[in-house]
Amino acid sequence: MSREIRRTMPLLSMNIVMQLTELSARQIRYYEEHHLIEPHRTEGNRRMFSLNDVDTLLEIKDYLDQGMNMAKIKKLFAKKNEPVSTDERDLSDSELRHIMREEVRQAQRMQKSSIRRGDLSRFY
Amino acid sequence: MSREIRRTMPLLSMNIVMQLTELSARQIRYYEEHHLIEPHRTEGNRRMFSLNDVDTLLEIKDYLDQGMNMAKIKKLFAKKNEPVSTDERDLSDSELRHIMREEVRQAQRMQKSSIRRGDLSRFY
DNA sequence: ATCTCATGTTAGGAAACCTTACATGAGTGG
DNA sequence: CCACTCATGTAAGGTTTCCTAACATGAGAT
Repeated sequence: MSREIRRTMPLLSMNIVMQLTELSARQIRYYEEHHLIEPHRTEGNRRMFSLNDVDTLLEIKDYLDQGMNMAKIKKLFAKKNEPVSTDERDLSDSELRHIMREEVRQAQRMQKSSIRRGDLSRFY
Repeated sequence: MSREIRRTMPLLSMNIVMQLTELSARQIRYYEEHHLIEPHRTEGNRRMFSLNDVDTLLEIKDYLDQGMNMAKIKKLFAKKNEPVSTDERDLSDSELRHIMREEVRQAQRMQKSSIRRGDLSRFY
């Protein structure tokens, strides 16, 4: 629980998130527009990102590399954040299962980013 | 070793280092002047701090709270960074021993900073 | 009573970031 | 093949954050 506080602590500025993720500012802001991340703001309206945000961005990047579009990614994240249902049946339509399969199948191909997904654990 | 890379990675801007340490920008720059830290610089000359830097700053803060002055703190850090001598005798004058005793004695009193020294490990 | 040290404060300028708006190239569907 | 949409690039104009340099100051030591 206190671990969650750490990961959600807004420590990082645009600059270094761009470096860590190799995304452009434009991309990062676009993903925020689509509510995939919601970085903190300083008093002066500057975005401050948490390590969780960086993880999410790396995930988004992977999904886009796989040819997924915003709409699908949004759904995917929506599912993830759903409270765990005791009845599994009602959260998986065939499309979601397909996406999940894609994701698994792709797990080997990820060799491109400066920081591969999951590697962020190096930082905390 | 790769762990050392993490801790020395320049991730943090002035802003958040001020928050994490509860030091003023003036203080942080002053300590840099005295070569107690040497933050990275962006292309545009902005300071970027590592977690190690933050640790060091918290240490400095403690020492100053104890009434130590820059000169002493500098010596202390110099000793710390000295290669470990096989002959212990030549690194400890009575003054250093005194300082160390002070530090231990003080270990209970530290309750003030937003982040107590050592607690930074929460972040990586 | 003066000096030094650690820090505050102010000024002027540069870098980084903000939003908004328009441009564009790659796919997609009619 | 034409029009659309989507993800991203880019430019403009404005604000915030950070920079250095310089001077101010209060507390302790000499």
